[in-house]
Amino acid sequence: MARPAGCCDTVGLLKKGPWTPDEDRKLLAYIQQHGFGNWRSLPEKAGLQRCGKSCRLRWINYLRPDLKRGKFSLQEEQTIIQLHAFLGNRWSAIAAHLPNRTDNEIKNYWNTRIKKRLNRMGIDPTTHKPKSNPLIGTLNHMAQWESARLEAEARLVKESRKMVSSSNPSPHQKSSSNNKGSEPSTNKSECLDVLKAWQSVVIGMFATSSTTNISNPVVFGSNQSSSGLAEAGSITSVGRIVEDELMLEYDGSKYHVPELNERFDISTPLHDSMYHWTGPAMDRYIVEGFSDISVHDFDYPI
DNA sequence: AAAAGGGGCAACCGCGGACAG
DNA sequence: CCTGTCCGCGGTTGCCCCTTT
Repeated sequence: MARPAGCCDTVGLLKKGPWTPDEDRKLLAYIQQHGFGNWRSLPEKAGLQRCGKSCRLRWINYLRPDLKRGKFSLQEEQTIIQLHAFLGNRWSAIAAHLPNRTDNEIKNYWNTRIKKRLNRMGIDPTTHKPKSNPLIGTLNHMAQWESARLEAEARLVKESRKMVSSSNPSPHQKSSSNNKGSEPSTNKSECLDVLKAWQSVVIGMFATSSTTNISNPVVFGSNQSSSGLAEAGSITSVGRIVEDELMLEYDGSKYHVPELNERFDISTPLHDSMYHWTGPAMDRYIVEGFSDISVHDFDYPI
């Protein structure tokens, strides 16, 4: 189908290029007063000689009041690197894990800084594999599984941001028609905590085979005793269940990771690379509520 | 001090998905 | 099912500023 002339194709009528402070004021004032229901019609209503797309971009990447500007912290940088290892160039999914940062900002930061730095370190920024590091390959299955979790989590965050404060109980339905102008959720979900902890585990494992300095130690052990705790980075301890329950300790707090206990028999050491699927039947979903992510999308040894 | 080169970042472009009629 | 429209995403461009020569 031939694409109709978009709003940005009306050459000559609409302004392009950098935004002026006056334009910013107009857009900001309009959105603060009316929200942003329809980007296409917004410019006219706001008195702007811009296309809706340009307005949307300006709002999302620059004017949004919840944006955090300035330098990326070391923590944020680490998060970007590890998420990119799982998600690739899916900047919006990565941005969902970095509150108050835009996908554009992250993309720029990656392309202009991190990518170059990784190259200098002898790490392929696409595959994230050091020139010779067999360990990373053994983590592939875990990375795939975690990738699914991250993707689902990104979607969850995205959905939650879209949700209007209505009584509609279904967070997974298409929400584009009823979410305009809503503020992003500031509630930190429990699954985000677990995710955070789990991310640190993965980073910790990577750290054993590189010189990366990990600032957040992660320890494993049982929920009944701390005797079995071992620092992440000791590859033989990763995945070893001392009792019958796997716990993650992160920033002084312990987290249950039911997914791991339920889905995998990880009683064997990580370096054996044996993850046994003990989860539900193949037609069930890995992540409850995310019907498009299913077990058979992944290639775990059974 | 001036020119050249490079880096950083905002903005644009084109495509594809989703949805309504 | 087809068409038209809107939105969001990832890739790319181009400008501005800083550093180097």
